Amino acid sequence: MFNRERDRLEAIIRNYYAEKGLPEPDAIQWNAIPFAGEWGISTSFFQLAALEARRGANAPGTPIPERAQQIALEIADRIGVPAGFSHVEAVKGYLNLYYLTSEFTSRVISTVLSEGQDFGRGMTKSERVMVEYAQPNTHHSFHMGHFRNAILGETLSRLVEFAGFPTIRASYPGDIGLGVITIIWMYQKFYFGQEPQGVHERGQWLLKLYVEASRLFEPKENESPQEKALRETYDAERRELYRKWDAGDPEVRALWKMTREWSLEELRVILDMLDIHIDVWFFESEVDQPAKAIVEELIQLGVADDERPEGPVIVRIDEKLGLKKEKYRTNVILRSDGTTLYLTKDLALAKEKFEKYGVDRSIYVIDVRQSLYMQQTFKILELWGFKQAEKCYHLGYGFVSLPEGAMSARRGRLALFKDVYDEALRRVLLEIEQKNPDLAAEQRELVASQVGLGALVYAMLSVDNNKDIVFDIESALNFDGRTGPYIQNAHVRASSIIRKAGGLPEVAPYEGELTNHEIQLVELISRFPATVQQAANEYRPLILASYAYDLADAFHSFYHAVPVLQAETEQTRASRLLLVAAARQTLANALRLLDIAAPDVM
RNA sequence: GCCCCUGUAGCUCAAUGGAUAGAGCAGCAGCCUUCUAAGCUGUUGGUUGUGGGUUCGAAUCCCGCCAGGGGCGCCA
Repeated sequence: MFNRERDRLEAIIRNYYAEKGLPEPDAIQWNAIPFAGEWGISTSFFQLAALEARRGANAPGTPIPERAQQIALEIADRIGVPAGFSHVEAVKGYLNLYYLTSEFTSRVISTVLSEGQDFGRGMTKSERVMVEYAQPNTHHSFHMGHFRNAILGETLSRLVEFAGFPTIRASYPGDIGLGVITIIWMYQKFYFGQEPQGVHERGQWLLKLYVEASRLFEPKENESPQEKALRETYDAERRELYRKWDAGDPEVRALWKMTREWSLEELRVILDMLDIHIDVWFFESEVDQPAKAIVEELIQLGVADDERPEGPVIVRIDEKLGLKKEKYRTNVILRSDGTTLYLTKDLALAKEKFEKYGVDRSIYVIDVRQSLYMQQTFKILELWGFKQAEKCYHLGYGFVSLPEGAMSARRGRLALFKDVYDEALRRVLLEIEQKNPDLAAEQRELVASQVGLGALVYAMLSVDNNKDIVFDIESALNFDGRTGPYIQNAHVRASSIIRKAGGLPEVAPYEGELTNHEIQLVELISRFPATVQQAANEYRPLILASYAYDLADAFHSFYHAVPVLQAETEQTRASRLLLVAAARQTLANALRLLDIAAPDVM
């Protein structure tokens, strides 16, 4: 936020380097002074000293830390105390410049309050980004693994968008495949005409059919010849159904469409609950035909080898790339019966994204287990001559399992999002009953939903992308400490103070000596814009999630230690009220990017 | 066999190659007639899996080893 001061300092430092004939580094690295309650910027001279020593210049034989300290001292002397700073010191090879806190605080607060919801937003950029996430299979129910994916994709989208990039949100449900066909077969054979009432009930019922069907297709131990024959008959029926679907049989397609819609309806309802609004819906079934055309092209180009009818169509990726060691291996892009695969469809989808939607960068938020497939897809695109292949990025994330082990629909070991959500709601309502019994009845449901979701969302975002999550409902629905509700509560407390104050005073210079709590709070607020950029650049919502917690932590400490409404003087009261308003705004902006609601009461 | 990820406090996790490795939970001791106690304050807890290397400086980068997880041609 304070680039002006920085630029001026850098000019002085560079002048000094030039004068002394010191090697000039590409960039001067500034960091925050890492001491609690101190606010300012810092840089060090170890690299410079090391560079100098390597060239054998100036003071030969001086240990690097000592030489760094010499330089720091000389520069401190040269700089003096620039405008806007209270004091400057050279310590252990570091140059520390401390802000005049009241002046900087005034600037931070007026910036936040005038920019409001846009505080922290990056300059608009021209590069258009598409984020693909929310790819659950239809005919299944939305579970906590899908939830992590949806939240990660959504927060990433919000971050990238807020950082200044035009952003398109894309969903890609897997609406066809043998699993889907299996459920339709089950429905047609044993449950034809049935239909449970209720959006979630219907979705979960299809999952039940899948579990039942899986049992029918699993060979039993000591299977009798009759049982085996029956199983094989069923399997033949199922394959025939898939063939019919592929051929466009109207009856099969109608059945498929109806059940598919049941799933999609539930998906839309859940995404709506999560405040996720997808711009573009792609379906696997829709890229099926274009994918086949690409396969033909790849065969013509000699990229793919057609081994039909004995085998499938494959791409020997390493060989085509001229690699000696196996890395991307070989993959099948068309079955011997001419039907497409998951990877094949992704080739067609990539083309559509870039050409139809004009995106410049394409991010895939997909489970890390599909890493190899993603790399293979990108490499085949490259071999095909698709230049934008290098603009495709797979954001992998660790999968969600349960304390009992991996989730498995067939074993009925599944944490369905709707069930977890209902439980969250129940627990938050109990909590409200206990902690805020005065909360108006008509507000309770809404607040409970916001807080429950806040807890669940934060549980997903407080772990880095590449780490697995063992989803334990007890710890996810803990509302104390490093959690969503803790951050929401800071926002609630800030709102409460402003409400009781009956409005905000005019923005004016900050009055009074700042306490350490105030300094720490305002320092964190000032860091928000840079934190947004970093999180967006690194595709890591965790960075913002950690920041939001730190900000809430600083606010809670401030809240406890520093009186606002009861401040000693009217001016101090006014200044602190504005600080509270700035903190509240920054908390709200951070929570919004994290897809967590910022309630005024809880 | 090859490739990828992970290993930090009892547990769950942080830490752009930089100053004293930090939080939460759990444990212990306090704080509600003061702006919401979903909170605050204090405190216990570490050979960063292990052995080398690079560097002025390594949890972080490189190599070996150990342990756990994942992925490797017609599932998605």
